[in-house]
Amino acid sequence: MARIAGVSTATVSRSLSAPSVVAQDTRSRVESAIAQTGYIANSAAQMLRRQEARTVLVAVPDLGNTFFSELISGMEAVARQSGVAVLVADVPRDPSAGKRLVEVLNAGRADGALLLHGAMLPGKGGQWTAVTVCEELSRPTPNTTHVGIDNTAAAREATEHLVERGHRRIVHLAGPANTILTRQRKAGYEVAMRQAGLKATYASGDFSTASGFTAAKAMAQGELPDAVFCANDEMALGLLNGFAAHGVRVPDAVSVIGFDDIAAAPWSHPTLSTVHQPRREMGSLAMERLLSELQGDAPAERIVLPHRVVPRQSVANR
Amino acid sequence: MARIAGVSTATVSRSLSAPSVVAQDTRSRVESAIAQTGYIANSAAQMLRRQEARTVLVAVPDLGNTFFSELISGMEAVARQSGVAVLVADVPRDPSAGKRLVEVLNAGRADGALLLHGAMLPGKGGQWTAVTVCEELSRPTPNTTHVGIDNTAAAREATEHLVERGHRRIVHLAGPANTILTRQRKAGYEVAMRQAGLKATYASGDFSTASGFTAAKAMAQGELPDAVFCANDEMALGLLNGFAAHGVRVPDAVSVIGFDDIAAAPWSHPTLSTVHQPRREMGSLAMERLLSELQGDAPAERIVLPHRVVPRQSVANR
DNA sequence: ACTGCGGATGTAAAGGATTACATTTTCCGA
DNA sequence: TCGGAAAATGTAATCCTTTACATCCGCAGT
Repeated sequence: MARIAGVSTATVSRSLSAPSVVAQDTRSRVESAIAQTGYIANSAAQMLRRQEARTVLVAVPDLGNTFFSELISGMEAVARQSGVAVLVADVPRDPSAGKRLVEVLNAGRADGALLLHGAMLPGKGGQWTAVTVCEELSRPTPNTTHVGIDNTAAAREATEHLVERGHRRIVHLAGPANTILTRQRKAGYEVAMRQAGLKATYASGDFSTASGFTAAKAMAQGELPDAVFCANDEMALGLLNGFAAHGVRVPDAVSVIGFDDIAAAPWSHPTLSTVHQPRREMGSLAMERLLSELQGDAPAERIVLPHRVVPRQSVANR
Repeated sequence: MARIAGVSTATVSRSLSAPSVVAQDTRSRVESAIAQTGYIANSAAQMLRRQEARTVLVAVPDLGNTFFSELISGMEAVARQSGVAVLVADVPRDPSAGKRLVEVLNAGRADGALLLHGAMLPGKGGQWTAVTVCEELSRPTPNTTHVGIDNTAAAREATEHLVERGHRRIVHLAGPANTILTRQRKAGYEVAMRQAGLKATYASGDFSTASGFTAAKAMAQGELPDAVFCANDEMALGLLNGFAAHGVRVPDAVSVIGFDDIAAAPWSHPTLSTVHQPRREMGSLAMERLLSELQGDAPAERIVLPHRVVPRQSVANR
């Protein structure tokens, strides 16, 4: 390659990474040699020499949850623009998972991580940089940046939305117990209920469509509440279908509001009222922050993005 | 690290990669030094020296489509067991995408690729190994392994399922024009219709829930067919909701059958009849094949896995 | 004409793990 | 006790880029 262009490997390297220091005609000779041979620098050698991978690890608790895809796509867009690669790991919510992530970081395969996951921590040392997205770490860690919305406030507003429309017996279909999202959204719900002088009541799910469907069945067979606030949209859609399957009309008999505003929410029947999170922006912002922290600028920070209650058909006026 | 254990780096390397050639007590000294320091081999150096990345690239056309998540999870499970990392790239169906993949491969960042994508080809040379999954390459390439089901036969059976139950005016809600999946499923539908002496009729979608919803609206406002065969489940679910929104009862007024059997299919209302693909097995098998082809064994092959029509509530007897 | 400087390029030393080959140690049998 | 094979370990080259430093060239200033 260098021989074809008649220059040293150093010059090839320079014409790729700092074209301005190479003389015009030398550079063009190098360029044509590259075009001719299809040369691409070996990334292992680059990583080794530079001591950085120019790669970011994105840890997702569940790739199957459509909420994440747009987040990831926002991340990728930013990364690509900065010439940084993205390593996506589907990391189930189990304890051994954190260890695997740490290994990836310590092996130098990635320079930092984006965690869509409150469960696993940077371990003890935490020498590398991580940014948490949506779901903060369970123990607050002051020197880790977080990007997300105010889940508690959003949950409160969703509940208030129901209260304002005349609903009284409002059930919260909560998420799995081990995540902080569940706690925050539950807390917001409780605040709103207390303020309205209403009694908090719970059903439990695991963020899956199936668990929403099942919850609907239980409610349809017992006493129906006025409304249900679901901790995420997948469950809300399951609930909608479950109610339909048991002849319970939404929103006539019961109102439903979700959380996330996933792509399918406007296309359900009835269309799903929910809380919108700016997914794409969260993704791109989180990546931008991580990249600048890796560069050394930017101190750790807690970034709160705006959310918004989106009224659709699944909530009625009583 | 090597100094703490009092041995050379060569011995450390050997006790990790070939423990049997290292003496018992030396090995245990090395092991305790590793435990003490938390040493993890630098992967860039390993890649460089070994001339392989022990990494596989998985190219997905759309991470948002839940059909892929279980596939990927099957792939990851196999890869992890073999100590191979997985690089997931969300590669939209655009022409420039292929180039980026080739770069990753040529830079030595990955040894081979799993393509869930018929669109982009291994380029001209094709010196590295790729396995296509579900969606075969548009131009048949004899020396590339493919893992998938027989889409044409499956589509034919889905259509026959409708015919057998007395439906006559059966519309096919097709996928986007540029993918081979669309062509194959359309072809299967056509065969079944021709054999039954029925006239093929089409609606067009793009695999998204939204396009299914929209299609339902159009049908509800025109003349309703007896049944609709959707090219995938996301559209079928959108169609179900769209019909519900327009007061069209499924399956009483019109039957619907989908394709893929995604996780949400059993939890819709009515529950969705569809064609099941063994996603997890497809993923793990594809990964196994790719890995053994990378090892040099295993010739290229076309592997067809069994599919199965799953009758649920969305198809009625007429 | 010589010094000095800036611009362009080459030289060679990292970077960390692997592995062929060399060396040392161990152990057995004669 | 010694030779020699086998076992264990060390030495050093290698993988490919990057980059500090050395070199070389031409040109301007004195």
